[in-house]
Amino acid sequence: MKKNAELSNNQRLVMAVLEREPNPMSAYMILDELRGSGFRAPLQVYRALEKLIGMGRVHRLESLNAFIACSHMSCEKTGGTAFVICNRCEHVQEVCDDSVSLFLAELTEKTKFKASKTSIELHGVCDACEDA
Amino acid sequence: MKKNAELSNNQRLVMAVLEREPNPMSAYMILDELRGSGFRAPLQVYRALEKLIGMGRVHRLESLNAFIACSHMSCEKTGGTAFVICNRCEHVQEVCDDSVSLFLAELTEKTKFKASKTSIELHGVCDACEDA
DNA sequence: TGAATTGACGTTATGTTATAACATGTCTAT
DNA sequence: ATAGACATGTTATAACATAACGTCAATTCA
Repeated sequence: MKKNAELSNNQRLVMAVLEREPNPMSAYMILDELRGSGFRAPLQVYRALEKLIGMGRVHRLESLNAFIACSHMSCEKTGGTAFVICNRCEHVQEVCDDSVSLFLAELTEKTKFKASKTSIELHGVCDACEDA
Repeated sequence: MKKNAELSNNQRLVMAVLEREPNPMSAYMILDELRGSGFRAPLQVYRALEKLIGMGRVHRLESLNAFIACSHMSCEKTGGTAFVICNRCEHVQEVCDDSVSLFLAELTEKTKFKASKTSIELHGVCDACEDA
């Protein structure tokens, strides 16, 4: 999968919706946003998402069945990303540093495992919501 | 949620199915196993699962929409669990040691976050399948 | 004791998320 | 020009999950 290819029409539309919206969106929320642009079926969204995820421009949040634009200008360069998801405000912090890739490296070594995909997601309450 | 309560009838049936099956099962697979025992609707399964998860006796694998019996005699004592899931044989290793809880502790401190639920799931190929 | 609460259970219907299968169009390299 | 790759459009359906309602049995505590 190429990482920085030009986007197709549908891919561009889906990407634009995700970039406008700071919080995670379900595929069906994206679909509704794009009905005005001619989208009619879930597959149009899912197909675009699949490509965008492959390019590292969008992440899928497994615990929410939702999608969010990568906040790192495509963070695929590193070993992995952790998502810290506030249950109150829905805000997602994307953590993508050495501590994450080191942890994953240790874990795969310990378990003798070749990982091709990882998902680290924390749910709870963020600092801002806790204070409020 | 009590951790070691007696199980209700339905909870016991669902637990028994999960304990027989080493690999993750979807709620509907569990339902099908239990039709002979009088189960008729998904809610019967989901309600039992919810309690069992609360007790720490079952884990939900977010990336699979599936469920698996805890392999640690209820591992809720520790800070978190990582699941290492082979895409070939479907076998799941449950890792639940200090490295996991330390990683999570660092991460929540760094992000000033109060985590109430965590999900760490790796997909790839396990050692046995790699050799084969 | 008996009214109130709680929690498990059953059932129907519905909501939400995701993919299968098939047809068409469009670009590009040879 | 034609084969291949990829994007698209459409209909139907599969797979996962919960809402809303009602029933029942056990517990508690006034």
